[in-house]
Amino acid sequence: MIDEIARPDDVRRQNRRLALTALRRHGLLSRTDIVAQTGLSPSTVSAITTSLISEGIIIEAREGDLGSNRRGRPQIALVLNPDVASVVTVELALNFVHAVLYDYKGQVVAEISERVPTLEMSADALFQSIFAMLDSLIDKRPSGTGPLMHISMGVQGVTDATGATMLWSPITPDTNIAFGKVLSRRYGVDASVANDCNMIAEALRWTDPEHYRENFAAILLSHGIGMGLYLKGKPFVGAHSSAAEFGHMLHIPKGALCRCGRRGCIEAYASDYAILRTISGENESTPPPQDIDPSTFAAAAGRARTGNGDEGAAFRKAGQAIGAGLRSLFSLIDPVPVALVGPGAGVFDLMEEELRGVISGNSGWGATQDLSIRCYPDEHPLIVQGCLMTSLLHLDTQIFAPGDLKDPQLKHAL
Amino acid sequence: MIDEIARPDDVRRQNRRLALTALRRHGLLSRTDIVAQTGLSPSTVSAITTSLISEGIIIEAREGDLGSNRRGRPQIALVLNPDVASVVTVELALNFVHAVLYDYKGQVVAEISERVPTLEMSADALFQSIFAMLDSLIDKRPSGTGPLMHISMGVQGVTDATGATMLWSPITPDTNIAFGKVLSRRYGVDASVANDCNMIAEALRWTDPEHYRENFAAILLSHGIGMGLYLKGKPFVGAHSSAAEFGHMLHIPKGALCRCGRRGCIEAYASDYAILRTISGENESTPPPQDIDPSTFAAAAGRARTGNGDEGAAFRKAGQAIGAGLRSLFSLIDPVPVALVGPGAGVFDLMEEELRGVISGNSGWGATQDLSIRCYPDEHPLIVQGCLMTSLLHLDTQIFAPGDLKDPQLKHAL
DNA sequence: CTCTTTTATTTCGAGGCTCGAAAAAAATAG
DNA sequence: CTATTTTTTTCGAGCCTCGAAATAAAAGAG
Repeated sequence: MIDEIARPDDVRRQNRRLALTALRRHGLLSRTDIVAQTGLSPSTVSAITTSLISEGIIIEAREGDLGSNRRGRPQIALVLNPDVASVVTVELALNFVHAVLYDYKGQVVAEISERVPTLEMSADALFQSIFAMLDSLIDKRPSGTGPLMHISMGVQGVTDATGATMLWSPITPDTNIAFGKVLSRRYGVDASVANDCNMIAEALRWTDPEHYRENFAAILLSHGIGMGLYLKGKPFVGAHSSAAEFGHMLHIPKGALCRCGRRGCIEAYASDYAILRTISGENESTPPPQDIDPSTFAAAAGRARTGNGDEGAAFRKAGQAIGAGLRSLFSLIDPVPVALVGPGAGVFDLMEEELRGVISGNSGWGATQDLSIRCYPDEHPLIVQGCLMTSLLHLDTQIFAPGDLKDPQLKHAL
Repeated sequence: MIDEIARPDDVRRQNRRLALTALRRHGLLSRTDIVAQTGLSPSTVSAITTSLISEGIIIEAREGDLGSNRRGRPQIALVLNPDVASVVTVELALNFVHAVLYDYKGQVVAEISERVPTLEMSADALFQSIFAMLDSLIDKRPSGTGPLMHISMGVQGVTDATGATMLWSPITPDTNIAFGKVLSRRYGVDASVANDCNMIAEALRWTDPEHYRENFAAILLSHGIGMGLYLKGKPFVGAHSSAAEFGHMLHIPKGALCRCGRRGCIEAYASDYAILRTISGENESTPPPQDIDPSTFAAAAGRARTGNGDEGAAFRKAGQAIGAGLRSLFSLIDPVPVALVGPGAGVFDLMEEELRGVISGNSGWGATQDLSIRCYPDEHPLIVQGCLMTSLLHLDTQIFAPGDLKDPQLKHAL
C-alpha cells in the first residue's frame, strides 16, 4: 500500500528480494553477478548473501563452472538451496485432481493425480480427497527434503482477489470454498488458491519472458472461457474476485444461453459446448451439458477442416465472438500480445480469419494489425507451472525476504 | 517497480510522503495527530516536521483552534505552507481552454479562460494560445505567491500512459502533441497531461472519499464517451495509452458508424451525436458532426420527457448500449460504483431503466442488483479539480517528499 | 501564587541499513 | 616466487526509526 509506513529493515527486505529473484531467474550466480544484476554495492551483496547462507536459503555451489580459467580470484557460484523448503501445487479441474511436490529449486520430488467425481462431491468430501493426496505426497518425501512451506492451488472457477477462497466453480455444486484457509490450517503453511487462467499467465511469463513480459493476455478456451491478464508487469485481479471473466463479456445482447445463466456471453458462442451446440443445429437456448468429451470436439474440428458443411461456420462464429471480445478488451487496456490456451487453441486455424477480421480496423491511435497470437493447446502443464512459480515466488518475496526466521528448518517441523 | 533497489533514505522519503498527505487530507494537524494518522513514532514525526518546517514546506499555524482548553501542553497546529509553491491547471476541450493558478494549499490565485478554434489550429498555434494564457496568469501572481512547480493538463482525448503526450484528440487535427514535454521545457517545471476522465475520477475520489475509494468508474457522457477507472485505490491506465476507452468497446458487431471510423462502438449509440442521429431517423452510417450544440441536445431530452415519440426510444437505445458496456466491464473488473458525468448524466432518467435492465441478471458470483450510479451533469469543475489534485499530489509525493532540495524557493526563480 | 498533574514535543542512544574505500583472498602470468 | 588481476570481505561514515528519558507548556489544586 502507498499509505504504509517504512522502516529501516524494509530496505534489507527489499534488497534480499532482489538478490533472491535474481538467483531464481538465473540459477547460478556469483556475488559479482548479483552486483551486476541488482545494482547493489558489493558490500551490500556480501552482507545479504552471508546471511542468506547462514540461514540455509542459498548455498555455495562448489564446482560451479562460472567463466572458469580467467585471471584473478575465481567467482564462487551461489544457488538456491533446494532442500531449504518444499512446496505443493494442486491443480483442480472437472473430475480430476493433480498434485505435485517440488523442492525450493523447482525440481519435482513427488507427484500424484486422481480422477474424482467432483460434480457429485460435497466440499467436505473434496477436501478429504485432497488431504489424502497431499498426505501421501508428504509421506513419500525422501529424507533431506525441506519442510513444506507453501501450497498453491489452481482451480477452474472464480476465486477471490486475495487468493483465499474459490467463490464459484462449474466443477462442484458448492460455492465459497475456503481452500486457502483450510489447507493453511491443516498443513500449517501459507496456502493460496487462484484461477487457472492466472496460473497460465504466470507460467507463460516465466517460460517466455522475452515475449510475455509487461502486458499480455492468456485466454483459456475450453469448456469455459477464462483469461489471465498481466498489465504493467503485475497480474490483474478485479475489485473483489479474480475477475477478468473474458468469457462472460457480452457479445450479443439477448443472445445464446450461457452456462452462467445469462444470455449472449462470449462463452455461449466460443466454448466447446457452444460450438457443438451450433453444429448440432440446436436452439441457442438449449442448456449446455456439464461436460464435453474431448474426442467429440476434436472430431467436429476434423470435419470442419475437411468437409464444407456447417461445422466450419460454427467455428467461424466462435472466432467472431472471441474477436469481438478482444476488440472490447483492447479498447479498455490497449492491444497486448495474446496467448490462446487449451483445446480451443488447437482449432485456432478454423477461427483465425474471422477473429482477426473483427478486431482489425484500427481506431486512429491503437493499431492491431500486427497483433501477436500464439497457441498452446495443452493447458495442464502451464497451470501446474504457474502454481509452482506462485509458490516459489511467495517463498522468495514473502517468507525468505524478511529474514526474521532464524532457522526456517524449524519453523514447521513437519 | 518491484525490481528497484532500496536505500536507507527511501525510508524517510516514504514517511515524509505519509506526513504530507495526512496534512493534505486534514488541513490542520498537530504533531500528535500526525503520529495517530500515520502510525509513526513521535520521535520520527518530530524529525520529519522539523525538516519540513525548515524547508518552508509546512508552517506552524499560531491560533490554530486544536481542541483548545484541555489540560497539558497545547498542541501546535501544522499546515501546508500555501506560499511554498504554486501550480497551474489547464483544461483543454473543444474550442475552449481554461487555466487556473493555485497555491500549494489548493486556493485559487488567478484564473483565465478563452474560446479558441481548436479544430482549425495547428499544434503550434494551440501552444501559442496556451503559452499566452499561462504567461498572463504568472504575471498576475501577487507577490508572495510561491514559484510555479507543476502544470497539469486535462484534455479531451487519448493520452499516453506516462502523462507526457496527447496521442489523439477529436478537438484538433494534430496527433501526438507532446504537451508534457513542451510545457515542462518552457516553464522549467514538471508537467503532465491526462485524459479528462481520469481527472474526473481523481476529483471524485477527493471530494467523496467515502463513496469513491478503492474501486469505481467515472464515465463521461458527452460528445464522446470516456472513462476514468480506479482499481484497488490506483488509477487504471492501459499498456501504453491512458486507455479505458469505454466508448469504443464493441456493442453491436458491424453496427452504427462511430466517430473513430469503426462500427458498432458504444459511443455510436450513446453519445450526444449518436442519440440525435437516431432521433433524426438518419442512416446509422451517416458520419457524425464534429460538434453538437448543447441546447439542441437538451431540447431533444425535453421532448423525450414530455412527448411519446421517437425521442424516448433513442435515449433508451443509448441506455442499452451503456448497460451492455457496463456488463462487459463488470465481467472484467467486478461490479464497482459508477459515476455518470457530463450532459449525458443529465438525461439519465431517460436511460436508467434500460441500462439497469441489460446489466441485471447476476451470474452466480457477482451480483449487480444494488449497483450504485450517481450523476454529475457538469463535468468542468471536476476536470479542473482533478488536475489540481494531480498537481498537488505530485508535489507532495514526488517533489517535496525526497527532501533533497535544500531551498525549494530557489529551485526555479521564476 | 506555587506546586502538581497532564499532555505535547524534543533529545539521545541503540540498532538497522547502504555505500565507498581499503584490505584480504585466491587465482593466473611471467 | 613474485607481480598482477579479480573477487569478496571488512570497516567507518552517514542515513534511518524507535523507545525511553528529558523538556516544555498548559490547567487544576491547595
